[in-house]
Amino acid sequence: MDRIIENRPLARKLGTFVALSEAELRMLEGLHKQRRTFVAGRDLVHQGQADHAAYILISGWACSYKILQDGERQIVDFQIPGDFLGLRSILLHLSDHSIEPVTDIEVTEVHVSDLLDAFSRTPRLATAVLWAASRDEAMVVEHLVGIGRRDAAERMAHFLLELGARLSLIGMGSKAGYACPLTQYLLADALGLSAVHVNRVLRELREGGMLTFRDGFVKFDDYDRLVKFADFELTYLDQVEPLLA
Amino acid sequence: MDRIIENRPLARKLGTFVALSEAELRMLEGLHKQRRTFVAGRDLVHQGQADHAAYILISGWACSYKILQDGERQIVDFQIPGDFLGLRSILLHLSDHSIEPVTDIEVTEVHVSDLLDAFSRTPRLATAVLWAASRDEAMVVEHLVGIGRRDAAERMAHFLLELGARLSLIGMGSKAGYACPLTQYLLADALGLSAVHVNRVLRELREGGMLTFRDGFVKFDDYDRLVKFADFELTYLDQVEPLLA
DNA sequence: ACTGCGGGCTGATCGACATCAGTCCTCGAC
DNA sequence: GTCGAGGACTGATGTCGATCAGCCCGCAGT
Repeated sequence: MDRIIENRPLARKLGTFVALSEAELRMLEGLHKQRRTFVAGRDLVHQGQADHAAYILISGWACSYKILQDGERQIVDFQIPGDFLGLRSILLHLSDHSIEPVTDIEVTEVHVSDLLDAFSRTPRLATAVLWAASRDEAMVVEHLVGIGRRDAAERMAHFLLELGARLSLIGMGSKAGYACPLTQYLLADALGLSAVHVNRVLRELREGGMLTFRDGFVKFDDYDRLVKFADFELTYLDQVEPLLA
Repeated sequence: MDRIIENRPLARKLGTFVALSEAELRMLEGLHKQRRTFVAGRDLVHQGQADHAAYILISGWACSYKILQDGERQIVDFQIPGDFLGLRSILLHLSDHSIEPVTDIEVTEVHVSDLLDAFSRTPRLATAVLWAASRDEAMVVEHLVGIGRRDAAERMAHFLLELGARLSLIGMGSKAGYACPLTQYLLADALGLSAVHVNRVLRELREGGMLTFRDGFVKFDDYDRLVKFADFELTYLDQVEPLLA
């Protein structure tokens, strides 16, 4: 069972917040059906696509985004191992956004029927999954607030801190930093900035001695100052001990 | 039963998308516990508050928002009759946002336990509620995209169109227009603009012959042109006939 | 009847960020 | 070794929208 937790970022993530029994872990494992891989840059799901599948991301990074008719793109969120892809839109029967792998990725397919079945049989698992969905939504809300009311530097700092916190949960990051495959163009599309301005802001943060993003690696040079600068609240990510222990 | 649908904006909204049986409607009715009223401007739920209740809005308008430490406010969404208040944050046990009535409002309290109980007993009701939650999240995402990548006028047009579509679902609006109690200050906080600029943008739209917002009433002067101008897609609000009929 | 206040409205000014137009560097293809 | 592509990076210029300052109107309170 420890093996499962170690190999399954999703189990690890959920386990941080809801203590799951062996039976529940097995049920979770049962959701992982067919394993598939996708190459970077080729969409898994297109905006407007009907009745697509949902996935659990095993390895690699992806992003969900929307395109406007003038060609502008807004990235809504990035997904890292352990995150669901397209969970929300399966109930809407029509995806309102696209999902693109940022790197080559590995996923497992999840059938809606299996998920609902698992929910009715193990309510605690349902709670755990709904908790994860709530957390995802809270992150989107925080992202919205950032774009609406924070300036470019605060936005960048907050975003990279949040990403770090999420990666820490699955053992891929720490307060020191983390490996990050995002280009400045991707950051721009996520933060509502131009790539040029992303570059300037990263320089400011670097020269301010708070954070260095270089060669695919984010290094927190002064974590505490950065947290204060970005007004980073991790209430929704932080949980001292599992609920429903 | 028709009476229930007519008096319950929530039943009316859900009924548009999932055909509910009499038993399901009764179950939905059973969720409405204690009825309460709140006056405009006094928060129902505070950012950081633990284990607060969830509510269904019966009459009046509310908004959910976050405050940053510099005092800036970002309104995430407005709630109209039939919407849930604080549904997402009950699973997080700590509200990450505040909720304030825009007008005097009437609500009924919903107990989490009752909701989960209803879910296990009537799966279709669960689907309907999850669908509603997904739709709410889709609106937040659309809002995020608007703030990130649309200019002020498009943002305003899109926002007022979406509000109109939502109000139409509960019989409080049409393609002609709707009564709207929002001040320009509230619009500013929602759209990430200043009140001054909101005023200018409203004037532009009025002079462009697309939309008139005056004396608490939004009038669509040229609905089709406005839809085109705002790139308004209603895929996530639109549903030709109920799913799960 | 005066006063204060909240909301709508407007002009002038300023700053943050986009856009345009590049350079430099690395890496893989041929 | 050259070519081309993609990503990081920079300076000059322009614009969108914020901020400041102030006016007008309708309304509630004394």
